[in-house]
Amino acid sequence: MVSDAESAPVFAKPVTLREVAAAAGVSVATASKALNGQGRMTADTRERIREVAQRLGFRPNHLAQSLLRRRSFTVGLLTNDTYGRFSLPLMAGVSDALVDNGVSVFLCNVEDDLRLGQLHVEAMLDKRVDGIIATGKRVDRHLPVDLSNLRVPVVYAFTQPDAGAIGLVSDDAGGARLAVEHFCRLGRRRIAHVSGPSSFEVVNTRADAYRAVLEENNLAVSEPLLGAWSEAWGHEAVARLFGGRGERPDAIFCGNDQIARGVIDALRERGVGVPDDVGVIGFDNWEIVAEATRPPLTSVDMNLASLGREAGLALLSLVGGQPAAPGIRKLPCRLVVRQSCGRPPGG
Amino acid sequence: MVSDAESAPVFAKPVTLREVAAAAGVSVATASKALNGQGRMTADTRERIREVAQRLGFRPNHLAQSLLRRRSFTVGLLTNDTYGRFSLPLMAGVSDALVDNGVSVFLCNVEDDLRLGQLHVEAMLDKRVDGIIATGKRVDRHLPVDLSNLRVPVVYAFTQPDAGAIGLVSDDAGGARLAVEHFCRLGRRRIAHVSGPSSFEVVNTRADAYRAVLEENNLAVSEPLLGAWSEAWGHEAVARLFGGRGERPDAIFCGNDQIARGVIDALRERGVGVPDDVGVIGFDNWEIVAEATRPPLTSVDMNLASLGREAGLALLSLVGGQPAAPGIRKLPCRLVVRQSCGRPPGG
DNA sequence: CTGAAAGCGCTTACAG
DNA sequence: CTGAAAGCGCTTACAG
Repeated sequence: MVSDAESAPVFAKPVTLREVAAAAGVSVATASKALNGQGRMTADTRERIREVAQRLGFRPNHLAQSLLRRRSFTVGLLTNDTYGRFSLPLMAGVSDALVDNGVSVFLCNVEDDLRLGQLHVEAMLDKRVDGIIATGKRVDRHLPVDLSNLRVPVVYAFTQPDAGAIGLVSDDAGGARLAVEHFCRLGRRRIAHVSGPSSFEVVNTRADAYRAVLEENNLAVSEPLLGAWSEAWGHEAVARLFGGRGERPDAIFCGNDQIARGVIDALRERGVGVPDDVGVIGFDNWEIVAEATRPPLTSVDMNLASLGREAGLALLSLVGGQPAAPGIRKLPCRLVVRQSCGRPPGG
Repeated sequence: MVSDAESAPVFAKPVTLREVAAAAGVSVATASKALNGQGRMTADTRERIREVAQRLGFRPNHLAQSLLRRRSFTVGLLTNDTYGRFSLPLMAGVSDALVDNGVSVFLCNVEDDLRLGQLHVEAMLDKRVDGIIATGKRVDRHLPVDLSNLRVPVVYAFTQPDAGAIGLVSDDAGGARLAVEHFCRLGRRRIAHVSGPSSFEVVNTRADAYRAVLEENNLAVSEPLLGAWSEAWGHEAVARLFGGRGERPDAIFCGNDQIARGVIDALRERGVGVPDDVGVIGFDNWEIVAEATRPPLTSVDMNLASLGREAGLALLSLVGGQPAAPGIRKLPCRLVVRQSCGRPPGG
């Protein structure tokens, strides 16, 4: 006999239904039915079997059940967002929605590697996932994997869907409207827009919404300033907006929080007061940034966790055989008001 | 007959080994052996069966295989770090190491909710995971789940392990040494340390290493300034260090990158040059912060992706029945040099 | 009211 | 060299 300390730990084998049945003095069939509330038997027998199962710590083997049911109660979650700023809240949302429905989630990090992507997809299919959720770091790019003609349903969230598939994205135009309309309500009249590169679809979507709101409010539209998604570009944009002789904005709607952070820092360095002289609103509501700016940043939140939840539920209903209209579903954003945008005139 | 556009898509049933066998005119047993390279048969038969399998797109059902093998080639990854700054790279590392070994990873977000934690653990056990990796956002806190006496091996990474279990963490003392020794080599002589709250174990570990290196180099030790993990605290610490009449530091080692960011901004606002007058080094190497500071921040990287890889491999070897010494294993950090720390005297 | 049988999709001794 | 049989752990018609 080996001493406990020296040997590798030995893990107890799970107890099987057969053992429960034997201990209760019934057949496996009866034991199964008792535990699943199926079939007819005396309340007494059923109760006795349940007690035995409980006492032995019986837990049904899902592998066996899945084999019978032809459903594994498992889905795969593909992402190429290692950095995780966007996909982590989304993944958490997916996972929460699914675990409540008894479904587990396989995490598949595909980076931008085609080979790795195929590898993961095949592994998932071999494990008989009920469906797949694809997510990424960019709404207008397709993951580097082919998910068409799979044997299981696929839902896309925050990444470009295949033709004929279901995709969930945030309503970027609506989000931009939220920000610009908020400025209008606060009485700001010269609202500028500083955003990322025009190669991003969202940049154009948000810029169009920005223009539309200004026109609806009979305000002058100044051409959006487009650059990088960085603090440095925020600084530079402020230099352009405040460096010349032209009229200066009293509000700046930024394409993301990093740009907004750069803008706020640059304004302070110039002695321009935020929010008194200039209001600033960002996009993404990345808390770590939004709460560190001085003053804290008002920002548009894309509700990514809800997006994830919805994606999870949509997949579940597809798995359940419910028909669902293909196409892109846009979910609303919300404005998280902090101190960088100012209070209403009378407030 | 319903039109394709209207009906829910129908997903093809996977082809089974039985169908392959029938198509090849052999028994399932022979088909199985042919595909697995087991048994003895003419190279010809084997090849023919393989071709048929290939042509039909046969992929073995892992649920069935797992049932037989008593191994699901699946592990669970528990985390309570929804924000993901630390756990996401770690999770990516785990996932990479395991997928290379044909093992898939269940993502389990347990937040700080005990009920949710138990729920996930039970779901994983029911799905017959081969093992569990627990990870968190804080090295000195235990996840809110009881993982002792499970039927499967558990490895802890970047979170507090149970007694007798295996835990992987970064070598924080070593990481701090890397930073402070780097300053020493650069000829800095008055090195300050600004860090987070002393309720975090790492704060004390790093502070002790800081003191030790200074003593080894016969430099004056100034008492570490402890506060919050925030930019605001970085600002305040600079006010304390540079506001009085005392001797001013020529280098500041910060407990994280956000503090370092605050420190650098505050120094600039005071007209103190970084790195010429004062060198600054952060901790975490959180790229989004480290690359946005002006100048870009030199920082200690905890190599979390490697930590994840190691955790994955450690779990695999436990699953394989290899004995492994319990206890905490510390993995080295590395210093990522950017421009905030200065060049060597002669450089 | 309860149990024997068949089967989910595969693998692995064991015969022939 | 190939196949029939038993079995992984469970469920579900079907008898009795």
